[in-house]
Amino acid sequence: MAANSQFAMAVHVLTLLARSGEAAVKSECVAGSVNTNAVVIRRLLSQLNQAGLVASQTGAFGGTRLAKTPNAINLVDVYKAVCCGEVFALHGSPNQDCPVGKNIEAVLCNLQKEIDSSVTVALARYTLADVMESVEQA
Amino acid sequence: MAANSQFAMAVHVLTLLARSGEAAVKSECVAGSVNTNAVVIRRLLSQLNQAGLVASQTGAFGGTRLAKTPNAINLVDVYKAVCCGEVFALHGSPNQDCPVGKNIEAVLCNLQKEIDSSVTVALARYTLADVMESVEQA
DNA sequence: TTGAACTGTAACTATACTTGTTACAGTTAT
DNA sequence: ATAACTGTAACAAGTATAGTTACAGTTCAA
Repeated sequence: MAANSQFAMAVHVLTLLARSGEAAVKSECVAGSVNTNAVVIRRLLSQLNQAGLVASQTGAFGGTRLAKTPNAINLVDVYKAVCCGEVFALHGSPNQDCPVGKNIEAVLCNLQKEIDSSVTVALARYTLADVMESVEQA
Repeated sequence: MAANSQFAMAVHVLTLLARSGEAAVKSECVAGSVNTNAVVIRRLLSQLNQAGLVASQTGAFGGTRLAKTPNAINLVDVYKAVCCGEVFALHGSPNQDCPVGKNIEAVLCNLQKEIDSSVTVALARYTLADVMESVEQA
């Protein structure tokens, strides 16, 4: 239970909300499908809410629904909403007196950007509607 | 110091070894450039050794050198040698009684493979020789 | 053949991140 | 008013990485 599975959970949750259409879904109900605690779901929904992907209503008979149509929700948006977005981390503080240590950071930083960008491009090919369709077909 | 920076460290270390050519480099010396402990370096070198990227010699005047030419070392090889190779993790155990929970795993698994593959493709464009050149130019 | 200089690896600590859980303040429909 | 929600703080537990010490095993050189 250490690996970051927030993106996977987010896609699951959004797919669930998409199927409910306009009807608000309770965090307890979502938690039942994901098989986790409702607070974990509410924490996740809080991030998706900040990203403008969902809208929640407090109070009795409240709950959460999508803030956009499934077609308008790209998986990149989901990824950026819940992930730090770095495939690999840069290492601490290389020795600046070493010719390699002095320059490797900049080189690795450019590489990092390029790799992260490739992930973004790959995710951008899919929307929540595509995921729904795949889930339906399975 | 929690994020996985092993790939970044590995590229740094390999670049250093590449510059030394045939001469074996001591772990203590590598640690000096990376600015970390020699044991951390030896642990990393152990993984690179298992991947056939470097060769070590024990005993006095021992050390480590590249097992291939910089041109023959692709960054994908380095990535696979030190990383688990998953951009995002799947989540635990979705509820199989839920239509979404039942099928989302397979969909996410396919997506995961595709995203991981895009990282591989992006890394495959570079060899250690390319990194060396970039470090030299900086 | 002894000793010094290395690697390889186990074991432990510190730190940090994710998840799960309880608790509770705030909000809303009936 | 009250019951039913969300939002969020606070804490515990599990796990991964990094750093450190210690030491067995290997190799060269005198």
